[in-house]
Amino acid sequence: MATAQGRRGPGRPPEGVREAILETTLTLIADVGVSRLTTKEIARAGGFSEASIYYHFADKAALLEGAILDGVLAPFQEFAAAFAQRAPEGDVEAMLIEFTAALTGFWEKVLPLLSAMQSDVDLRTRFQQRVNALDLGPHRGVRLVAGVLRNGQEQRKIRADVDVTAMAMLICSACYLTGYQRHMLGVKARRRLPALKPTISSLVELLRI
Amino acid sequence: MATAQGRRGPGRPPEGVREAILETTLTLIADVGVSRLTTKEIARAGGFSEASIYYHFADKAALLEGAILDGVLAPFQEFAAAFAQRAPEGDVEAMLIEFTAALTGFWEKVLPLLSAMQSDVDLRTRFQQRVNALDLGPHRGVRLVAGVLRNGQEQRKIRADVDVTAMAMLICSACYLTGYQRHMLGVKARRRLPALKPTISSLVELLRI
DNA sequence: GTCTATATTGTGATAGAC
DNA sequence: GTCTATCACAATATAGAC
Repeated sequence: MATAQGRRGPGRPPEGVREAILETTLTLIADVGVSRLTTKEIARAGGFSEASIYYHFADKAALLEGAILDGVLAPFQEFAAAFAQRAPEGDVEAMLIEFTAALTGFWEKVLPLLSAMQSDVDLRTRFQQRVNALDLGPHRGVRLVAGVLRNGQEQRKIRADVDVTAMAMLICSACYLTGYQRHMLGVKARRRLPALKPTISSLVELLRI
Repeated sequence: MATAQGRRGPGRPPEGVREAILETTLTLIADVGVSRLTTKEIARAGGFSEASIYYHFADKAALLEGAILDGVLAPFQEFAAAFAQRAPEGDVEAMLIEFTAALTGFWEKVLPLLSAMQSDVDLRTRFQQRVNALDLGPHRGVRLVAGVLRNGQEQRKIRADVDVTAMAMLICSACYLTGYQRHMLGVKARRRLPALKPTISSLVELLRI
């Protein structure tokens, strides 16, 4: 029993409880919102005890911080780093379509968590400092997209007189708003915002030589 | 005493308590976050009793809904309606700069409240339905900005081949992301996103005939 | 319509056995 | 490292006087 691994549910073995706690926390925030994200409920849903939560995390704030940093920010950073490596080799528009889709998905996942962080002012402040210290934040996406566009300029595919930073800002913003709409108004809700892909394509069309 | 009006603070007269409750609620959400937005704290900060809250609002959810709809959405709608009236008469870029500044400020104000709405799944659902029923949402801004651009096309100031809806989407998105950064990472935080105004100007430059 | 006082439930966190 | 059991307190909401 103690050597089993990968099992799920109430019969989960004692190992990997920390990971299970993080995972359950992420799920519950999305499902019921932070105001019902109680330590009791996390423990019940994940099949471990409340006390285990307090063994692995100093308090509820540390749990939330762990969930957002380890569970969402870090994975996306890995993707972005890999993307930046291979970006110069691809077609500008195709690369932008790929990245914006990923960025939109990222926002959709992370926004409920960020909302949760804002539920308390201490939590918010702590998280702001952490994000600032790690140099995370929306500007990272802008920088990356600007790099893709600049590369397009060097390949004579994008007009040289274009302000790539401004365009990158617009592109990343659109991802954010799209992710926000999905998260806030529901994916099922009749989509009232212009779709992301044609929007990006329209802009790229303007930027082409 | 019963006839006094407009006074503030602990000595506030019995009238206008409903308004005072809404106002105090808005302030507290921004200041301490929704998780510390307790009925006790609202009552203490506003100088009225907890019971008065429950006299004017069915429950805490109704209070939040009232605060966001009456306190922020309605005022911005009024501004947007007035703006739409006079928009055709002005210069396209100037009009866009004005509107985007207002829209950014709106987002900055409303985002903490929207975060609060998401703290609970019932609240979130109820609010989604309400917003859908009133046809509110980010697409309204997009429609308005698209109108300004279309007007520019008719005046031969904006290229006729431009997809105005896509451009409006990009413009409104930038307002959102800017408002978000201010709200989430703090206004004081070294600004790492491109500033809004030059970004809009860069885009308009591309769209000009 | 507003108050004071209170009922009731749920929360975060801990103690101590194993 | 995980559990069961429990504490101390804070939360929403209501009762009833004025």
